[in-house]
Amino acid sequence: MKPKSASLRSAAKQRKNRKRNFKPGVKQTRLPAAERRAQILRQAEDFFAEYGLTAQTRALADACGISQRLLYRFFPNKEALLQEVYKDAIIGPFKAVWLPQLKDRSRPVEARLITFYEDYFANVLTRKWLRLFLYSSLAEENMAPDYISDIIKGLMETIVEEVIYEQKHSLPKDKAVIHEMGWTLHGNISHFAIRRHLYGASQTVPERQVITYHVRAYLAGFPAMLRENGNFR
Amino acid sequence: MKPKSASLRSAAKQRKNRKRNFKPGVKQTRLPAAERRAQILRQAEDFFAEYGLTAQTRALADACGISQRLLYRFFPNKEALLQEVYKDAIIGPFKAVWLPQLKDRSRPVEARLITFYEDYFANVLTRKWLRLFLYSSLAEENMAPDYISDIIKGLMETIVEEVIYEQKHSLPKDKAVIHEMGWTLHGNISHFAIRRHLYGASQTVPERQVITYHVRAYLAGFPAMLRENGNFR
DNA sequence: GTTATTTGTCGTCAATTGACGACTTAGTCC
DNA sequence: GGACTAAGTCGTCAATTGACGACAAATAAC
Repeated sequence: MKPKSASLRSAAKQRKNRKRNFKPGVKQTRLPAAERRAQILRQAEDFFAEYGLTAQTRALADACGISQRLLYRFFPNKEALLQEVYKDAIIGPFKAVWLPQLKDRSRPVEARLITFYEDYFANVLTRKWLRLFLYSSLAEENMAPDYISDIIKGLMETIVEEVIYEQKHSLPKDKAVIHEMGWTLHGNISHFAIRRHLYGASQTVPERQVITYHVRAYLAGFPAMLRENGNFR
Repeated sequence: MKPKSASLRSAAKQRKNRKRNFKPGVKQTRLPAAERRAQILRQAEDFFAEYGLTAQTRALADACGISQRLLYRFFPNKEALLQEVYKDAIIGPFKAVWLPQLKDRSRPVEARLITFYEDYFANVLTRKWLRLFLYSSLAEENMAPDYISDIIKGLMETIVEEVIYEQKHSLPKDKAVIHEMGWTLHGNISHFAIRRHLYGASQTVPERQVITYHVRAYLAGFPAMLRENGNFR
């Protein structure tokens, strides 16, 4: 199978025309190493997000408008390039500000959660991030397995703690249960992003409203999770 | 990059030893066309689910214990094989029984939803199904885009209608809103499956309980979705 | 048994693909 | 302006990969 072969081929053609269709005024200038490397990395992120981690270095070079050989001046091999992409595009978007903000008890939990998830949806759960994350999860080369997982666990714990504090419940002792309770909201919003960005779901309902709506349903449904069987025993 | 090259190579070695390590009593018999085709298809589903749609026909043949050439006796090319895999492994698991069962108002909605999602989780949201579905969604060869989407929409509408009937709310006019409301539960359980099967999340909390728990939180939180801003206007 | 048919493999071809040595060219320094 | 350095390309190699023609062997038909 040649997935997206059409698109890739068109990129190849573009490259052949590169010399011909450049702006006559704009000088085709060489770039200093650092800049070129950064440009390649940015392009690589978009490129592998779009075509998958098995897409070809030649097509990437075409997308960058450079020769394939030049890639190997900045990255020893494809694997190393993919690692960089992973670090920059997957881990990069995570921010340290989140936890303090979520713990700021001067605002109601609902407002804090809505603010947080609007930011998270806009800056992490982008098409690019999701595609790269899923591609590498599927390939499970385990590129950086624990780092993200740890961040998310911390997030889940904080969120559940804050909700439980405001709603005056008591915290389950089992961490796995706490994580699962957090995932009830987090997974829902993540899956919303997957629908939007991957399955091409209808966009008629504005994201801000969907987020609001998931947060509210979560908070209203939270006590039901603690009921009887609610703690999984 | 050579994803899983190690595994693939080991499969290749296995093939070379095939003649040597077969059970002496069991005759290595030829298969009639229909059976062989079915066997290949089954293997192909597991194989492509594991290694992605870009995995190689030679490795698949090895996994089947046959020569690569034989694949082409049953499938004109790789693309056609992938189409069959998609039809059989992705679309196949969907059942027509679901809607009538969900509409059976002699049982409470909570029980109906739990029954349904236990079945759905066990029979659709398997590791194999999820991986194949995600791989083809990412490749977006748009293998069979609308069929599944239509089934899910019908499911979402039924679920929301039943909940609204039991809780005595009134149905929103906008179908997109209804779908989004259904996805609040469906997406959550789908994402739970993704965590379990893809991200290798902790399995300490039993699925049955997590499902129960999502359904309860959903039902308890449902009225909050209809509140004020709840209908997205 | 002999023949015909079906099942299966061998070996190869052309295109692809990651990688890289050898070379060219643009910019810089004096 | 000549020489040096850094940026960039050409062309190629070996391995991979989808595809398939030609042939071998097992089973069925008679």
